[in-house]
Amino acid sequence: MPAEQETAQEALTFSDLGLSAKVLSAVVDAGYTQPTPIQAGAIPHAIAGKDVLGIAQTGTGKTASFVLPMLTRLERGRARARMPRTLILEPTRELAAQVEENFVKYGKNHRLNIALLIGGVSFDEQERKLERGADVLIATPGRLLDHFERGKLLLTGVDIFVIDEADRMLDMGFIPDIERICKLIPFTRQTLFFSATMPPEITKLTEQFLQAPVRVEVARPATTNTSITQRFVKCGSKPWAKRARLRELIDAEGDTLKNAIIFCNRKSEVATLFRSLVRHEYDAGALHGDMDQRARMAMLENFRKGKLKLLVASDVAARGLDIPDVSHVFNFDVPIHSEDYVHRIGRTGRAGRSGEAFTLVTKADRKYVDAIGKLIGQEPEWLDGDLSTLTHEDDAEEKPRGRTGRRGPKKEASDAGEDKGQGSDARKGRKEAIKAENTERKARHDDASAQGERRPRKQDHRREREEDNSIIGFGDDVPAFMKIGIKG
DNA sequence: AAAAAAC
Repeated sequence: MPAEQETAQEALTFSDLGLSAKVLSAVVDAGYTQPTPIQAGAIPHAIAGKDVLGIAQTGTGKTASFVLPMLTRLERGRARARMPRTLILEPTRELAAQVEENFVKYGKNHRLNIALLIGGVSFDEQERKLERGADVLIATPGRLLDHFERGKLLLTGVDIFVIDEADRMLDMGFIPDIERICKLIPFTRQTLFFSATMPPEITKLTEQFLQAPVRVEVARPATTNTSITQRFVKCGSKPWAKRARLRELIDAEGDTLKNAIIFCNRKSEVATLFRSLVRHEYDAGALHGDMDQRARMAMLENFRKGKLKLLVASDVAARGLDIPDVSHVFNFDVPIHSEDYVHRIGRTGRAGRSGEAFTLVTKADRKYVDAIGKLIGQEPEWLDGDLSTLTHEDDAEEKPRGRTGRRGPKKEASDAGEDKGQGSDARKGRKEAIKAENTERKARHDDASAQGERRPRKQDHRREREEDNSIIGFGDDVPAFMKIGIKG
């Protein structure tokens, strides 16, 4: 980007973009004065009613670049029953909820009906909101079509249509759904289309559904010159070895570790690692797509609020989640697709802060690490020697005796008295999560063995199997945050 | 080798 353009953007403030007074005041109250490049580029065109093709990663201020102009444009007119005025499609439930939060935050001076249509929660409240007339409809594709097929929804009144994270929608096989939804919305609508990358399938979609779009492209947040320190850590391939290595890393970071997201490649691994960490008395929660939606929301909320220190997650948390203050990211598994690595570590080092990223690497991961090195354009920095320095002991078949082994049920943590207020909430949250995990496992009992979640068999007893019984001790108490349900 | 998303 030429230097003069950069200075021009630097001088720009939100008041230069043509936003309404109500929106502007909410933006100021939120503490923002200068728009990011994607906001500066997209907002004036979006307000002018033009189609926008925004090529931007998450973390570039993309969400506000469509929320703010939409709010401005929504000030004229009213919603009719079952005929939402705008529609925003998001690939995951958490992202949809996050966009809703943005509309609440920046729309605080407006009186708008916002409806969030996502799976995993009851239809009733969603239907009521549609019935009342939604100014803003935020949805994941499946639940949106479900409502449509039930006749609860007409898309013929949609004036502004937003497709967010289009390339991720592609990855997730949503394109047929998107095409179908597009055809239900009047041709005269305004379309705002966002994607981090432009593979051919996405280009085709934009040619099909956008009219003379203004293309706004911002550089992807660089992976090499950010404030994220990236380290790779050699590790034995046995699951217990990886878990032990992870605990060592966490312990070694001490107080510099404020909170962390720990990524696993599989949901089953998320569940196992989560239970293991809790059993070792770490303040941990879990987040993956097979969990009960309430537990997902509660976990994320607690992590955001700092009530939970470690969040073990699948790639559902890799992209887009806006948690400004994550000090560490651990890759318990090396991501198979190197772009996912960039997304994962991008959860730390946000909002001008510094971040630490550690990736556990086993022998089998060599080629994925090579691919990551290529993508980030730098040689992986190893914490204590690369894979060639793995000792035979590191990859031993048996768990060393007496190190982490523990016989019998562990007694309930004796920290009840020393808890400082908020800790107790966090502990309840953890218990609820375990409960959610257990219900889920019960439900999937039949195929559980395929996922390695089977109860320990007699001959397995030497392996580190997580003994759930030792840590389940629920009362009837339900923490307040669990009762809140889905806000709308 | 996976994850995500509708019931």
